[in-house]
Amino acid sequence: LDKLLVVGPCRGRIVEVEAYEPDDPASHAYRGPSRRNRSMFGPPGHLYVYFTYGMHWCANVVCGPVGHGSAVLLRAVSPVAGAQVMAERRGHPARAVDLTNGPAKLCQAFGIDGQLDGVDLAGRGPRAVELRDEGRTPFEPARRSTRIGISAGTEKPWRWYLPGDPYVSPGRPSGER
DNA sequence: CTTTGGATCGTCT
DNA sequence: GACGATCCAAAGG
Repeated sequence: LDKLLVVGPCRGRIVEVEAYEPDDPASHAYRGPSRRNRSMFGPPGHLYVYFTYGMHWCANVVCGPVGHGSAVLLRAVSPVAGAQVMAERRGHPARAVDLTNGPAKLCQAFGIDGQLDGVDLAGRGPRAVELRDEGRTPFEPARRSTRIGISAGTEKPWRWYLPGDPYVSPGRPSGER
């Protein structure tokens, strides 16, 4: 959270994330490794990109050691550079926030898809996806809540976000207003 | 602003 | 064969 995501010309500050653990019924890792989730069980600091609802890509940062299967879903980003490219890819939405205020939206805006599944976040080159620490201190401390869009593990308060940021996704966890 | 239903297909059962 | 770690447009208030 609050790190800079860099993919080609696109840069954005991560303003909302969710954690997923291997013993967590909401996690893709819950039933062990499979073809789809294999990069979740790979080395930390790499990307786990998955396809869902027949049309959307979502991106995670793998966090645990090899074989562990934990990751952090990137749910929203606040654009810092490359908004023009993002708008192009997103079909020029009426409101600026719709560029990147959701896990599938930010992937589309940043051009993240299955080709980037498993890439090293410390890597360089044309296929590089970078996570940078700007050494920034948030204006307000992060807040947490339950997670969005899941049907199991709904009680776990594993969603973190920067309160007040306009790019935090519109989906609402149960129990929060 | 909120609610509702459709889109669309890979994955695992 | 059922179901998504989602998004969008349309309709109603």
